[in-house]
Amino acid sequence: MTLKELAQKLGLSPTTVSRALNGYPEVNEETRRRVAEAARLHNYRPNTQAKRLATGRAMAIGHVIPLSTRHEIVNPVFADFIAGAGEVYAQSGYDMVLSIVPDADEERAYREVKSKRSVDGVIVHGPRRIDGRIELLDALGLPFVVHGRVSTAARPYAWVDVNNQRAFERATGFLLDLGHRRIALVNGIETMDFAWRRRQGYEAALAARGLVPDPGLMVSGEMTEALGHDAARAMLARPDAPTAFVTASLLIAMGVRRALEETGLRIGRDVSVVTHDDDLGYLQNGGDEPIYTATRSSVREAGRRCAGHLIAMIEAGASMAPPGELLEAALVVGQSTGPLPGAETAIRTVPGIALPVATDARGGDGVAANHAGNGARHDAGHGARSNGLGSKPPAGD
Amino acid sequence: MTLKELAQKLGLSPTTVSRALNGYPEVNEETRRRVAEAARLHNYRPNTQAKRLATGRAMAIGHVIPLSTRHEIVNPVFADFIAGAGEVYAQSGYDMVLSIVPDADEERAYREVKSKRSVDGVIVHGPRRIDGRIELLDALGLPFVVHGRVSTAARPYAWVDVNNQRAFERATGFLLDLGHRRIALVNGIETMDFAWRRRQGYEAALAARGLVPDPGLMVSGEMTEALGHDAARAMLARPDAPTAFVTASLLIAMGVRRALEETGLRIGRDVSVVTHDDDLGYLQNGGDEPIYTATRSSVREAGRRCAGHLIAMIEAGASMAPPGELLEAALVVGQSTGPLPGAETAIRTVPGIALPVATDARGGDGVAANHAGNGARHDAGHGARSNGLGSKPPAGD
DNA sequence: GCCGACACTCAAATCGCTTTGAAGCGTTGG
DNA sequence: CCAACGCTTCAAAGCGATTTGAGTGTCGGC
Repeated sequence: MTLKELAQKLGLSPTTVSRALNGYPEVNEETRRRVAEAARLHNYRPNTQAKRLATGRAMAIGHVIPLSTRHEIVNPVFADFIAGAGEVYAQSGYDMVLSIVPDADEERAYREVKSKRSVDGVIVHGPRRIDGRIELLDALGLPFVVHGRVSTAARPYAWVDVNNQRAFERATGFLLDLGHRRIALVNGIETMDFAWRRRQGYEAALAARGLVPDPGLMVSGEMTEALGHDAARAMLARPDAPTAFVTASLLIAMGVRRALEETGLRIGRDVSVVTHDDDLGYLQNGGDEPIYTATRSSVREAGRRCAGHLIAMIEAGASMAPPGELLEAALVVGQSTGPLPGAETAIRTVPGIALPVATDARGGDGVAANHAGNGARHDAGHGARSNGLGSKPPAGD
Repeated sequence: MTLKELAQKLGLSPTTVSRALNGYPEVNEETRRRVAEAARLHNYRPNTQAKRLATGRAMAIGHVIPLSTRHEIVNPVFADFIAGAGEVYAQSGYDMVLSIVPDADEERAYREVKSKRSVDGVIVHGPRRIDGRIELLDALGLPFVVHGRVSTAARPYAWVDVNNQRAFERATGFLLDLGHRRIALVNGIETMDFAWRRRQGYEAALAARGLVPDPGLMVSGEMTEALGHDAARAMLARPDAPTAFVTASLLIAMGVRRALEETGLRIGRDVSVVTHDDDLGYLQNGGDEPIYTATRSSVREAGRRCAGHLIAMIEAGASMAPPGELLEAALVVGQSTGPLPGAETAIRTVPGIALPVATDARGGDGVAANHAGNGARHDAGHGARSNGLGSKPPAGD
């Protein structure tokens, strides 16, 4: 059933039928009703391709997923992210088109998508600290939103990111408040922007207590269970083993747990673990009571936000300043953390309910209460700070 | 840069340019070279929409992802599956378009995709034992391949599936060979076809030893870490606690591990665990030596196979009989299994190397050696059986 | 010298929609 | 009575490719 056929059946011209269906004002209400009725009756749907050709809009958003040829890992947060984005696309009538490309071909993929005009904009996944894609897309004139940020970008661009620096600063601070001093970091690959920012946060928290990060306690790699396990095994074998871990993902934390188990240590009592939690649908951090103490921020929500911004940009045309949005992670207290064994503590941690108020082994520094206050389960939560300027965020973020 | 412009620059007609670029024979080789050169120089790419309209082919494959409104879980294997499918699409020049839809709207999504003509075919995800989608798509005349099967389907249809029944029969048999008799099953939701087949396999293995499945040892639910944990906790608290678990996913197995840990039991010694392993990129079952004994089958490979079959069907037109392909899972031996404590065993399991030869506590039944033989690490592996008939597979699968 | 075959190339139609510019028609106001 | 004006509707021209059917020029055979 084409527009022409439908028009014929109705004894109208294609023009009128088109206008009637697309809600143009210059068509008689009675006619519009008739047309709508007939369209429904004959199950008419405009041919997507024809519509796109005529309007010049693809009504589609591209996601170019780099598939590293070396480690071949599909980012596990990806499924949740596109679920969030997909919701928004569906509401706005956009299609989502995915290109899985070997990372060597990534640039070519963007160029192609542009010159083929098959999408109206793209989401950039997995930004690196130094990342040529921003410039490339700017040059191509293809609207885009970055999930994350590129610290080294020269010009404003649109992004949605979690405040990774602050999240890890708080996570580390939380452990420091509990008396821990030897705190390990098991991080993602630090050429990735988010991982680098997380390390900044970790180091900042240590620095605030006058502690120097020990390179032997910092590991970075592909964020797998195996990484957590192997890193923890190695570190726990040292004479000056860490008493706490900060990890970049739930999977890593699970690996650390396995290593602890093998070593005969009890998580939350002998050794504490704080992790970042992307709040993935299939990888929940417990139910009512979190298993791991974690900085939590929903990747799915990030997907929704990215999609929303991108569509706004596309529909506004070039006139719009690129939006930037920083999402705050909540710090939720679970069963994986406790005071440094042997240190005097005022109150024992009661997961998910009370707040740990640790007496710093070296005599408290006043930051404890502050951090504890922020550690409340129902935190400011996913509160977001948004700026319409798209300027590079202050260095501290 | 459009075809017309390019033709003008070359002093040729659009026809000739189009033919030259699309490899038609009736164009002078010299001319073809000139055209190709100019196209590359001006970075010409045919406008996707125009091409699609002209050819009537969308050059795109749809994936309709149902998003359950109740449990809101995005299938974790999904990312790997589309990575596999995406590779194949890229090679063949197809786009992948995803629709994330609340499962109530699923039927509408398929109808829409059909009448809008925005894809040439679809992949069906997460088939249920009773699933109306087969009939729907048949009726719509939209080519499709099912990832999995629908046991109750009346007519042939295209599918790619793992031999779930046999995999779980072998997994259970393996534990039986080790002397275990109280074996728990922590399964996916059994309205899903794959989960139901897995239970069939589990029960068949028990039945082969004259054992009756104990409903108290069978749990099914969303395949999360929490499910594994909670199920194991509950079962282990029983007076007649299981000595072994068969689980449907690595995440469930990790949950069981956590429960064992909490209960003070040692995995692989006190309690054995065999799991199914989808060989996901980000959730590897150890490196050289598997952590969990598992039936392993790559979801990514399944994605590739599905994509390949679908493209073949699309390009062959309606003339082709729907292909069906059954992939066999390998049984790899890891550190999570061992003989029933207290039973006499001939040889202790050496993970990944030797084969367990258990003396059945009740006096062996001859099946042990057989199963042990199949348990070899470098098994038949991903060997596949393919039939060009697309008939419903024999009931035993 | 004429004709058909062959090798190229092209003009124009087509795909199914949107959109521009204009026309039909009944009503008003000067 | 005629021009002007809304309100509707329409014919036709795009959008940018593919594809049909026709046209040109060259060559060999008779």
